[in-house]
Amino acid sequence: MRRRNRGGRGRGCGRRAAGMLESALLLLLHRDTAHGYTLLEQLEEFDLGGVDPSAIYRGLHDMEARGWVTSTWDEEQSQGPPRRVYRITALGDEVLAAWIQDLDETRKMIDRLVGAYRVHMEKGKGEHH
Amino acid sequence: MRRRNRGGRGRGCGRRAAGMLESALLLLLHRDTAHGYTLLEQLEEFDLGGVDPSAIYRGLHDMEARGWVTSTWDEEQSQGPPRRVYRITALGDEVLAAWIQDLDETRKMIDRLVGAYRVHMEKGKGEHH
DNA sequence: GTAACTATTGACGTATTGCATATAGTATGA
DNA sequence: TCATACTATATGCAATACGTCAATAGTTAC
Repeated sequence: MRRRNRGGRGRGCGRRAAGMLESALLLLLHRDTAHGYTLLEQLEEFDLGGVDPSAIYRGLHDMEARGWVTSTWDEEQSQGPPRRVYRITALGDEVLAAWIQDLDETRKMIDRLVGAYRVHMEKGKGEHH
Repeated sequence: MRRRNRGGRGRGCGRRAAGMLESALLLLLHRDTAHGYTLLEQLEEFDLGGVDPSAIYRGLHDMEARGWVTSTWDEEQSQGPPRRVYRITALGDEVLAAWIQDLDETRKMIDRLVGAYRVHMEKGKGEHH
């Protein structure tokens, strides 16, 4: 685990779409309870393996404050300091569904924009000025 | 022109995807030169009609500082104060292409996330705890 | 002149990151 | 036993990309 920084575009620039990270975290937690560190690795599935650990821990912490997830310290510890186990709540389920719907709308908007670009480039072949 | 704020989801929450607004502005300017106020209306095409005018003007201003567009004051004025005419630069063309590619990748990521959600919900029917 | 519309700009705030760094437990080999 | 590496969580600061509100100012119609 020492990669991160996909494009290296600057600071607050790893941004993809609103709610991507939290949606992914909620989805993974909907599948099963997990620790932050585990989630960090599972995020690879959604090409989010490059995000900074601090973003995950902060995201989980914030989501707990909002009541979307709950956490307890893990009883049996593995090789390292104690870990938090996160579990999604019923509210979290609802929020996840809403985020997914929102992301779907975002996808449609991107489709339209990218589509319009392709059509425009196809027609004018880049000629404009 | 007095609509804006489509979903009213809170404060800094109208966020969709990184670069959506600037990409849309660059695309519109790639098609033709335009004033900020005109762009404000043309953005409706991409469901971005709800964004605040200040966001558009700020975006244009920032893009000019980065050399993606240039502006001059319009000679003949219409009904209102003098207007800036924005024109995309060669650098802006390149940046637009890069943004579009980036948005396309974001779209793929959303697809994977939403797809995984649907598959998961279909399989487990919501049962998890 | 006053209201409505056109057009741009500024100040302030918020959300979501990246980056660096701090902390601490655990395991391994020199 | 000491250094090193890996596991695991957390905090502070900076930067980006907006949202929100309000100010300014010209032009047209009543």
